[in-house]
Amino acid sequence: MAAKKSSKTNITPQALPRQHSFFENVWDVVRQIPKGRVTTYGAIAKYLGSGMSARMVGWAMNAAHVLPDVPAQRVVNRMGMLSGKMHFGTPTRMEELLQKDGVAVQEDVVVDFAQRFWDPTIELVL
DNA sequence: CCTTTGACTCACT
DNA sequence: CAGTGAGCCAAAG
Repeated sequence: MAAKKSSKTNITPQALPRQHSFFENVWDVVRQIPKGRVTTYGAIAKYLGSGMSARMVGWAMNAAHVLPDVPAQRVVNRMGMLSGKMHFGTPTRMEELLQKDGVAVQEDVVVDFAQRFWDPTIELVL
């Protein structure tokens, strides 16, 4: 074993996500969000046990763009606002996807957000 | 290698 | 009651 490659280019962060990364954990939770439900960055961060590193969840979403099974549109900020809508290619893409899921969005904010709020720390308490 | 940003949140003033 | 600041961890420049 001692054969260590000097090159660090053994992984492409764009197409090969690691399994033990903080990001993978986030994606795993997001994938379990039921249709018609939404969650927040803080809720996911808390579920991960990292305190409130909600910012990292946002970063994970940025990398999640390469994953087809990660409905990042279901992840909104604490106010239920589509803060990341501008990162979907088009400023209305996130809104359209949410409405397609049965989630009403008005003025970039999820309607009845508190009612549609899906908390991983409660739903995934198992 | 070190610095700055980043799709956030909570707390204090 | 509202606004500003600091905290958080990681990746990109």
